Parts: sequence; structure tokens; C-alpha cells
Amino acid sequence: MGSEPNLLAVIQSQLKDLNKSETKVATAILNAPEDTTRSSIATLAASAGVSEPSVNRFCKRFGATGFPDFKLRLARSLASGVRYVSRAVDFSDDINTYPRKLFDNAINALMTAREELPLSDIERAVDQVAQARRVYFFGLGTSAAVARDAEHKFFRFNVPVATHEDPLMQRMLAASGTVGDLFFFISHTGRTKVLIETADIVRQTDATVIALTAAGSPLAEKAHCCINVKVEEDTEQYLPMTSRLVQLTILDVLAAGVTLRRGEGFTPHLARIKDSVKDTRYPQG
Amino acid sequence: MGSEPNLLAVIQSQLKDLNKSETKVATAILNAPEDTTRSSIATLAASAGVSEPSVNRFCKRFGATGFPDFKLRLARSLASGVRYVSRAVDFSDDINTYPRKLFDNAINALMTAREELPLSDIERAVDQVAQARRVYFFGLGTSAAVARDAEHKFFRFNVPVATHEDPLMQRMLAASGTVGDLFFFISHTGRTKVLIETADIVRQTDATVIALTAAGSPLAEKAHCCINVKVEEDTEQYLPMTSRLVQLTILDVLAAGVTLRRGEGFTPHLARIKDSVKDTRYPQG
DNA sequence: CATTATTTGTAATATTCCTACAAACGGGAT
DNA sequence: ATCCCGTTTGTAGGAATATTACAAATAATG
Repeated sequence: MGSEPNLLAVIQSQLKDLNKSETKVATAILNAPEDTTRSSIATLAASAGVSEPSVNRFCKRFGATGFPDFKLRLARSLASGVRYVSRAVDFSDDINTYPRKLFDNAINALMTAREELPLSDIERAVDQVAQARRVYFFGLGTSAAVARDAEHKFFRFNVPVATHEDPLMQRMLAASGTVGDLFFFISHTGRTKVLIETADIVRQTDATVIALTAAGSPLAEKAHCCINVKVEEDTEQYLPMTSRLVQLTILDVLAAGVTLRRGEGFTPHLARIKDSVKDTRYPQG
Repeated sequence: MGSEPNLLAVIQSQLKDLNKSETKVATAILNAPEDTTRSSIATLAASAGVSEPSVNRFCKRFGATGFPDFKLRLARSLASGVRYVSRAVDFSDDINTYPRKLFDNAINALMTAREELPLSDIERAVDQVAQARRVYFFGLGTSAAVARDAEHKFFRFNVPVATHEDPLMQRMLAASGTVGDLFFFISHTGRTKVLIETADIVRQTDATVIALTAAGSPLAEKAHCCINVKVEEDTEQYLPMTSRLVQLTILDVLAAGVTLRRGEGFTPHLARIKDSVKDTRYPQG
């Protein structure tokens, strides 16, 4: 199920390429999207000041099979998070708009990712992690924080785990890889030179490379197993925000997968780890 | 917009109170909710093995005015995040279910948070950060990774920013705080003793304390300004997953807020920082 | 076992939607 | 300006879809 981009946004963006009656229909819908989902084609035609077939043609123009299908898509769009047509925060935003926009973007990214989860890649990655003798999480910049988070998750599986932000350290460790070692690269762009070079070094050993990065990127090419994160983000202009949320969630998925692989007998071990921090906290309530 | 409870969940929960044909309809819908939104009442009636009026009655029983309205509600439910009634991953899950569950949980947490954004707290926090002479991000465990991420975001504002995971270091820095210093505490539970003690130490100075943590927690009490993250998560049994996503997104919001506060003249500065890493990457394409 | 309440289906009706076609409109050439 | 052609828009009839009224069947109760 390829989740389409927000329908309202699409209509908005094509607004100037529409003819007269289509424009009328478009503005009517944009003005009252919620109502549109509840109205009949006759009602909408009336409130737009056009005939019913015009509405029908409008719907087909936007990929629907007809008006009912269009309403369904619209309802989905409205429910699915993003309310603002323009997603980027700009200087005309204020406290009432930009927090929502950012949350909308985050939600949208996760929903998109959810629809296109590379389940087989995930499964292979879980296998690799579950079997690994040692795991390194390497990332730079924003992804370094993600790598750190991964470390916090994966040490629980009784596998030595390490994170390093120092590229030299990363290279040397990469060169020392052997069978059973797993190098887990995290990168939003997949085009960071030093990371790619390091991945290259790993490939000259018997160790395994997993990449959590953009599909088709140079880093993805180097990996034995790549989990593609496809997030449309204007990284050139803004900071990567949503991509790291997706990355973190995918790491959660991997961790859950390894837990399931370990089986029910493993839960006491996890519980012991949890218990160990109990005394560092004030009790609830 | 009061987000109604998930329609599938409602149907599921009332399943045993339904009569024979209603049960048939319910199971048909639960088995193929996506398809249902696309089918006509005749199709659904056939696949459930009942008559059309039975389907219609079923729809009305669940609050819809009729079948089309029901489909609309169903579409909304499907789009709006959580699909599974039970959210926790357990050992009966497999690759086809647990990744989705985890994503559902993440999306749900963000949607919930979006509906209850503490805008005035956010605004105050933005003020504080924008004016600060120096900012420290303190977190432990999972929140340490969040703090690290925050550091990566906020150094761009020409304010000295630091993160420390060492509690002793945190204490000493806390004690050295003066007017203009901002100590930003990040914690899921808000009950971590050492963090709270450190916040206490800050309060004995002229520095400011901001907390990104659970409402009503001991840590929240210590803060001049607290941004409450209300995420229902069974932290006792599982690891905090969704809460850190919300925290990260809120930090994005704060960063955006500070950017807006700095004004349009500040963008060249941000662009310069971005440009500085350009040569570390292979060009796109 | 009869009676009544509930459930379910049939068939007719009402609503909604779509298609074919014709009229109106607009732009370009003579 | 006027004719022609392509596009746009509306009208009207017909098809699909959904709803209602009612009757048959089933289950529940005394």
C-alpha cells in the first residue's frame, strides 16, 4: 500500500493548473475538507457552484475512481496527521503553528515508513544481530546520537556492543573485524565519505556490514544488508529531524526482533537489567 | 477535534455482545478492514454471508448514519495510527506484526502529544534558551542519547552548549552555575535520584532549570520551567521507546522556536554551518 | 407447545453517482 | 470581425448503491 502524499497538499499544489470549474471545486474542498467527506456529490457541486459531473471529473483528475473514492481518500488524508498543507516552518509561523507542523512532519514520516517497512531486510538484520559475536554502531553527527541510543538498547542481548564517534577509532576497529563481528552503520544521507571508507575497510575483512541509511546511497552499496529509510527531507536546507525518528523506531523494531528470537527464557535476563536501576529512582507515586 | 476511539477497537471490544449476523459482519470487517472501505454494501454483505440490511443495521449500531458513513469512519480509523488493539509486543508476534505494532505505538504517542502540546511552557523554554549565556543538557541512560541529540541541534545558536553523562561532572557543573546559565534536564521518569539532586544543586545557584520530563514528577518540581511529556508507557516492563521520540520532537520544536526568535538575519549563520559539512559527503545523484 | 420478542431476509423505493451527449465557451486563423 | 476547432461545462437519463418497510424465520419465555 503506497501511502500517497496528503491529498489536500496535492490539490493545493496543482491549484494553478486547474480550469475554472475545477478551481471552484478545489477551493470549496480546501475551505471545508471535513464537510466534504460528509457531503454528497450534489451538495458539493452546489456549494462550489458547478455541476455534478464537474465534481466527478475533478475527482478523477486526482486519481480517484469517482466521488466516493475521493471522499475516502480525503478522509484518510485528514485523519492521517498532517493538517498543514505547507510543511516547512518559515518565519511567518508562530507558537500556534510551528509546533504542530513539526509534529505533523514527524508523524507523517513514521506513517510513511510504516507503510513501506522492508520486512525481509529487517528480518535479515535481526538474524545478523542475534548471531553476532560483537556489534559496533557507527554514526556521525546527528546519527551519532542514534548510534548511542542503539548501544543503550542492544547491550541487553549479552552481546558486546560499542559506539564510537571518532572516525579514526572507527577505521581501526573496522580493520580489526573478523567473522562474527557486525558493523552497523547509521547515516541519514548515506553519502558521508569517512563512513563509507570505513565500511569499505570492513568489507576487506570477514566481518559483516549492516547499514541503516538511504536506499541507493553509496553507503547502502557497501552493506551486506541495508535497511532503507526513505524519508523525504530537505536536508540541504534544514536539519534531519524526521529521519532519525524513523531510524530510532527501526532500531526499536530490531531490538524487539532480537528479543523474540532469544525466546521467552530470555526475559528474566532483561528483567534483571531493569531491576538494576530500580534503586536509582524514587518510587512511583 | 476530539479524536474518537479507534473504530476497529470498538468493534473488537463489543464482539461478544453481537448477534449472529452482526458477528459475521464484524469478523468480515476485522479480517479485511482496508478492503471494507473500498467495497459496496453488497460486496461486504456477500463476503460476510448476510443480507444487505444486516450490514446496514450493523453500521447504525456503531454510530454511523449508514454504510457510507461507516466506511468513512473506518477509513479515518485506519489512517489515524493505531491498527492493533493490543499494542504490546509479545512472543506470539512475528515479523508481520511486531514492526507494525512498534510503529503504531510511536505514531500514537506523537499524535497524543500533538493534541496536548504545552504551548506556553514551550514558549517560555524558547525564551530561556534564546537568552541563555550557556546551556547544559543533562540526561542519563536513554535520555543521554536525547541530550546528545539536543547538543547537536542547539550549538547552532551561537550559545555554548554541552552535554555530560557523568553524574559527578553534572553535579560540579551544576554547582558552578550562575545567572544566564541554563540547565536542561531530560528524563523519562523524572524520578532518577542523581538527576534530581543535581537539579537541586542548580537551584541553590542563580542558574535556571528546565526539565523535559513527566508531569508531576520530582524532577518537574525542581524546574523553573517544565515541559511535560505525558506518554503512557509501561516503563517497568519495557524500555522507554515512544517517550524519547516525543522528547526529540519537542527539542526540534524548541530549536525551531529559537531559530524564529533569532529572526531571518540569522539564516546565513545556519547556512554556513551546513555548508561546512558539505565537502565531507559525496554529492547527491 | 403456544406466544411473543428478536433477528434476518426479501423486495420495493429512494438516493447517490456516473456516462453519453449536447451546448457553451475560448483561442487562433483567415 | 467571424468562422472553425478544441476544450470546458452542463443536462438528462440510466446504472449502481443504499435504505426502508414489511414479512418470514428463528429464538426465548411462560
